[in-house]
Amino acid sequence: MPGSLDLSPFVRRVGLFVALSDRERRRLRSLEAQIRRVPARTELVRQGDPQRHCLAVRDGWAARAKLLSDGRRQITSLVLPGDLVGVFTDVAGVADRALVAVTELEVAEFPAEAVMELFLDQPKLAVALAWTTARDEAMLAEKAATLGRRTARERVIHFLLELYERLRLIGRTAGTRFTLPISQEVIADALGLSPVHVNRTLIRLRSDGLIRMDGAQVELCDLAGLRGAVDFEDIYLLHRRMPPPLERRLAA
Amino acid sequence: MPGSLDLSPFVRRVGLFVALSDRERRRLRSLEAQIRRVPARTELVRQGDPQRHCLAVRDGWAARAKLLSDGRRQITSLVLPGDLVGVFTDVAGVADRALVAVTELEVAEFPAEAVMELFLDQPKLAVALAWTTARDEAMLAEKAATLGRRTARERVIHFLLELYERLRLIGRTAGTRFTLPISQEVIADALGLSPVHVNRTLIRLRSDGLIRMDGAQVELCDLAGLRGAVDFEDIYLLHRRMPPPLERRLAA
DNA sequence: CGGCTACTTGAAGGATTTCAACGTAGGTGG
DNA sequence: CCACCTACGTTGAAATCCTTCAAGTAGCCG
Repeated sequence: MPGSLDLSPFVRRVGLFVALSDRERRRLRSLEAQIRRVPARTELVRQGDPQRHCLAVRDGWAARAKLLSDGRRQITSLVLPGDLVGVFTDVAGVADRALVAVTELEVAEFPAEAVMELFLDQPKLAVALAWTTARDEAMLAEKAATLGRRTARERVIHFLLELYERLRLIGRTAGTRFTLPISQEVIADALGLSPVHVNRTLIRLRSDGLIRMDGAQVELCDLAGLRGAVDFEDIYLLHRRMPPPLERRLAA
Repeated sequence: MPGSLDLSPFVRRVGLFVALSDRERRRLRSLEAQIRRVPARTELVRQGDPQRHCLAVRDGWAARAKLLSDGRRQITSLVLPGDLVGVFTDVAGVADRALVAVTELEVAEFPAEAVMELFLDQPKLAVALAWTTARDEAMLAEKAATLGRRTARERVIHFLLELYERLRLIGRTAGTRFTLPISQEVIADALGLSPVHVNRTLIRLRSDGLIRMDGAQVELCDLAGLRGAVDFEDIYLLHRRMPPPLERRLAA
């Protein structure tokens, strides 16, 4: 199936960063040989378990979360279609976080060694994957700023803006609207707040005319107003292209 | 100078993860050609600036920090001797965080391309560096849990335990004591608290007999008690050795 | 000694949490 | 087809943790 290469959100995402030859595309695509569907709330990776696999989400939303022994939980990142989890898993050995399906999920699973093979014989793809993890780290740093230094209102606004940009990149927005298929409790765990306070904050944003909500549909009515309220910098999300000199060097 | 290889905390740290040949050691060491000293409070990297260099701290403490436009600041990680900043800097292009010298600092600086060279012709070292960033990410995830879901007391305890383990690894502890050369304001920015509350929390830990402080000297009197108060898992800090099968494969 | 920086302490205020209850929608089984 | 159940959103009131403001102290360096 020739068209199937483009049906992988993962390959498409990597392709935004480096120009991929058909051969490289196929190589990446071959990682996603093993595809499965899991229902919402499935714990795909348990915190503390030995980890030997790498996962690529093809459809649906997941969350990586730190769990404390008394039940508190902090979501460190939402995992969207095209995102990769566990690139250096073979190096780490043990999962430091859980991975939970937030919605029903379609994921590809492949052994961590497959990534290492890539490191050995495809430096360009290796760097592209490394870049993926660099972006993850940048998002985590931004989350630290949110959790440590932003008010509840700022947290929610930043959360919505970041999600909007990420979804736009993978073509899952319609104008300034998108689907937010997660409960307020999940949002709370992502933002370090209580569900009740997330609720109140969302209601206030609505009554301030900044956003509109209808079921799982969210509309950012006043992008400028939202952006102005939180110094939002999307540099850390940007899909820059790989610097040309680097790409030339790696092509060899 | 033959002994100089061992004088690099950076090389020594990588050596804890993979067995290094003399040749590899030299190769790594050669990155640290350009060494300089900077006084405390120097801003080595400014947030938002284009970044073309990679830094290895040889002595002293630094901090990576997110700065908000109104002056709030969140330290995302403390950088200790042997730590590396900006491995994938060439990929990211722009600094998403500032890097500030907390104490006087001795750092080695080298062009990001030098790291890419490593990726091209030294897969084993490349993986070792990638592992470095994986560890950084794990620490950031742990920080997210701290900032989002832990109380002030838990934050401070976790902070001290983590620092203790990291310092122990690089041989900068004496029993359960170590030097903490940073002000309470820096601790506050690292933990998402106000300096005043950090102060009160530290005082309470002292009066509870969990720690002792004398100037910049800290002693963890009751390690078990401290660990029990915060479900501290050091798996994310652990210097596991690279999995043997992987190392064998990379040796070729 | 003066001036800086960091640490300490008290009191008041505020943002967020917790507890508890109610409403609603969708799904299931009788 | 209705009754029940569960999950989620909403709302109010009280409690709490932490921040802010303000002032005072201690140590260090020129």
